[in-house]
Amino acid sequence: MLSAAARCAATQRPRPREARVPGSRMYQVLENRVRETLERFLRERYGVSVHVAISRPPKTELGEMATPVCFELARLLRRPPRPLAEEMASLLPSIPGIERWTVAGGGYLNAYLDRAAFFREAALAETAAPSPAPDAPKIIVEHTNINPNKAAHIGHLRNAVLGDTFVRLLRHTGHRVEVQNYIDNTGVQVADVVVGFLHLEKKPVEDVRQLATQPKFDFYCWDLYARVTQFFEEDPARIELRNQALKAIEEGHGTEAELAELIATTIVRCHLRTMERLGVEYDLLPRESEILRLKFWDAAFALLKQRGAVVYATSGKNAGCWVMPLGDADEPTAAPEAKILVRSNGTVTYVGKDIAYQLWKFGLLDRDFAYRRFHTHPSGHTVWVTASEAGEPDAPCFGRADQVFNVIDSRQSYLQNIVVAGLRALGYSEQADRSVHFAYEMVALSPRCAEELGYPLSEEERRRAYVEVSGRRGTGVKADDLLDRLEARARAEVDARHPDDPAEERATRAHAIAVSALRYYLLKYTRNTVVAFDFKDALSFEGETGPYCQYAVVRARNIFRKWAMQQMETSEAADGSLEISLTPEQAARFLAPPEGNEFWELVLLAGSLDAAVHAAVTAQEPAFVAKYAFQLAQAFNNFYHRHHILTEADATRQAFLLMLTSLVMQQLEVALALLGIEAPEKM
RNA sequence: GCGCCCGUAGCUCAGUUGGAUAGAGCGUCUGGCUACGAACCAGAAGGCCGGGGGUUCGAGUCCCUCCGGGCGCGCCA
Repeated sequence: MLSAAARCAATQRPRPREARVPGSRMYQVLENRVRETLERFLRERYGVSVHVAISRPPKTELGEMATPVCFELARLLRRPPRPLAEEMASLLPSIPGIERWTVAGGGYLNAYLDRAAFFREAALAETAAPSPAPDAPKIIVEHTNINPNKAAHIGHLRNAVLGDTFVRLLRHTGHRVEVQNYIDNTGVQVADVVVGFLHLEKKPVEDVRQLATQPKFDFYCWDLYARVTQFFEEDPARIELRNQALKAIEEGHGTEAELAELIATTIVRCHLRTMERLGVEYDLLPRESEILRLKFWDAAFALLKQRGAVVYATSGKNAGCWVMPLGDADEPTAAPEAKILVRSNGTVTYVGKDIAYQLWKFGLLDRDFAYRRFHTHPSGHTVWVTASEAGEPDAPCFGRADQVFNVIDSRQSYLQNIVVAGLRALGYSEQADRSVHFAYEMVALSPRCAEELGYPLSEEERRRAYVEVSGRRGTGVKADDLLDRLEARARAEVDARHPDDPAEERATRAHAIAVSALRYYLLKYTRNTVVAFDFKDALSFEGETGPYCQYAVVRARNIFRKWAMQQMETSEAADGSLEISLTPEQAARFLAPPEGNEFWELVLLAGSLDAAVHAAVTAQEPAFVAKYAFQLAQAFNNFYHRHHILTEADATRQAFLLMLTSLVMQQLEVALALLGIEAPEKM
């Protein structure tokens, strides 16, 4: 049997492979095929090497793919674009899936797809994600990272939902992903709550231990943390209590350390429970306490000194500190900037520890954690936690990634840049290039929402688009409170529609609806948009929302349920075989223009999920998939109103409509699953 | 002062590496439930894409500049 280290070493690969698209034969695959063919053709016939951009024409009458490449070609070859396009259209080799080429406008080259073939292949396409090889390059996604000293709020939810959705997208496209949720269990924020229990509430450890068994310990600490902030403000000398606590916690001794461990671990469990409500799961919880105990920083520090990436400042404002010089070395006139990694009192800054952690993620630090089982998610998946000793022998191999995504809000981009600069200064430029700050803007409150919550606003704040929240002041919307409100609202809607269904089922559906409303709300904004949280928008189930998308799936399912019942009653066979039969020629007839354009547009959209996913992964923008899901749901709802399937007299036409519905339903279910949304059977 | 981000319909936001007539939701107004569930659909009104220059066949998108707003820039995390 191999040792853990040897097993890990065996899975190391020098380079990651290109991102793959799952085994669908849909739009994205066709587009790639067309691009490659055109680029090869241009090279061979005209001797030019250009990137061929492919877009969608404004109307289906103009085809499904268009390229303006002839405009660029015109300049290179000094020939007018339109005749060039005509020449290309007549000379291009045939491409499977493409029926014909035309020239449009001043020189657009447009492709028309083989509609029936596309429909057939989309309907047959594999929707399950391919599972990556166990030795495939690994991507680490770090997200959530909530300080374990208070309840999670909506800002944390945006982080977790973005991270979790990106993980789903990566796994769907065949990547091996490890999800880490970093726990800063020895930091200032935990120390503050320790001070609160010891010096403000003057509670003995046993009392806190008792409190920690209560269900909403994280809510209790939320309030206590705000009170501690005030406690410090009343008498600044009390900051010394924090410093004492921090020191004891870092060194791991005394009542403070015992309390810190109790508080942090209890609250981490609260956070896991909150995130589980949203379907978010993790692989590993790396903790700062182990980074300290196992002296990761010492190892990183040795490397930094050895490579000359840090220097000891003997004079100036940083005298006595170890600093990392920043700025352009080729620009000697630039002001010498430096980031302090080791303070003059010998303690390490946050950035320093983060550099060590980032090095470990890439397997560049000559040490590793021990690991223990911490928790089992409802799916059965195990969450591991780091340990400094006595790890469990069957722990998986963590770390050693080929690429790392850190999901952290954009206010921390300066520090993230320093971490990357650290890697670069050590000579790990490839790993620096593969360190991605997956940044997103904060969640603030709309002024109306802040006032609803009872926070006093100044005249100036009232006029703003949004106001920031502060965990330190105890302002903000707690994740569990919001989820409770969403579930109650969804439950009221479900109860009104299905009063006779079992209560347990109604609760399950209300939960699914609440989750979809929340996740969609947090995902529909692109990452660099500040979300001005508002209850009216977040609690809405109409328009561009998660429940709207779910509703389209529920409608499709209802059709199939009722159709199956009809078949059972009327069919002489009644053997349970509910095959829909349709020949390719029949499908082609229903899809043919102009009457078939309406159906074809729906087929094309349903078959474009892979393109939406590809774009989302490439741009690192989960919102693209949210937009896609909504568009598909919208297109289906329109179709649903125009064509009544169950009363369709023409059996062939009904078969076609059913197949189309099936295709849309399947694609929409996959799209929603990627967003972490499940459609209930009824709603 | 320096760095990053934003400015698109009344409001909230989309707009792939520059491509054809700038889109959606909400709100407003109008119409549609004895048809697969109206958490829905259809229609209308609503835009000098912050201003001004530039790059080119073509700019909401790229460059410069100005205006307005946000967030960072600590021997905190």
